[in-house]
Amino acid sequence: MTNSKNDYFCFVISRNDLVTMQTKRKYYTAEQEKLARYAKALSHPVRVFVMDFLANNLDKCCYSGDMAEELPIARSTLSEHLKELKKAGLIQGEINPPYIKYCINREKWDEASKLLGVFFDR
Amino acid sequence: MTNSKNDYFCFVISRNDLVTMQTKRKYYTAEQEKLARYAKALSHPVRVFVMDFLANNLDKCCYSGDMAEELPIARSTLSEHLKELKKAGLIQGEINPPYIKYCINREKWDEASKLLGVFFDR
DNA sequence: TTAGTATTTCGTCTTAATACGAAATATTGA
DNA sequence: TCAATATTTCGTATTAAGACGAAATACTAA
Repeated sequence: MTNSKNDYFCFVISRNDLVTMQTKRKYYTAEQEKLARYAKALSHPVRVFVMDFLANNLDKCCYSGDMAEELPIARSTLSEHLKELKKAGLIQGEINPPYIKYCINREKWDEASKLLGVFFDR
Repeated sequence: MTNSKNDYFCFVISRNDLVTMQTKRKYYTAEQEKLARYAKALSHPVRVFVMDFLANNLDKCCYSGDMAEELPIARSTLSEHLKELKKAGLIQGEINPPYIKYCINREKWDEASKLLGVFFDR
């Protein structure tokens, strides 16, 4: 019997293991993945601007419109950037229609800060 | 005379000002842009892995192949990620054919560290 | 000079990001 | 109830990112 790429095999496997096999093996740590996610959230100047804006403003919260006035981009575009930051957890929006008040999510902000601090501090 | 979007105008303008007008107006600061660039460089887990790898290894430098062995991705893909990190300035490659020894670019690393430190420290 | 080696570049494909305007949403105040 | 308002979602388009294998590169050692 020869070995060939066209040989057939039969075996039993759990659904979970099958999913694991089919899914790309994870070769990086959870920390590395988390850091990459925070970095991605901050990988666009508009989003850095927004975080700066929220961090600097008096009451540390503000409306989408306040930021829209400072930026020469469509309001819908800003909205998508806000969505990205929300997805990453860095901000949260308190709905107060027709306004939405955005704030920094302190918990996640601190987590990102710590992760990056440890990463760079060596 | 009426105002219409189809009115014509004639004016003199320097080449520099023309370029400025044609280019998108910059509404974020140089610092914000720089931070976004570093963040983008770190926005993929493979690139975070690479920086960790370089920072942890004994002599603090290593070959592309050393990292390729740890990662289940094509060597050409790793090479593109290394190119991204080089473009951002975070690493530098000392050519020593057929090997290329990669090291962290301390100067840029420290700059990124400081930028992010200031950004998060509030 | 030639073969071997580590790495990169190139061509190609697929998916994700970014941007806009129009339309939808959800509330307040008339 | 209806209009006004701030914001988001949707549809669509364009550009960028990420992945791979094949081929190119540039050097060493035979």
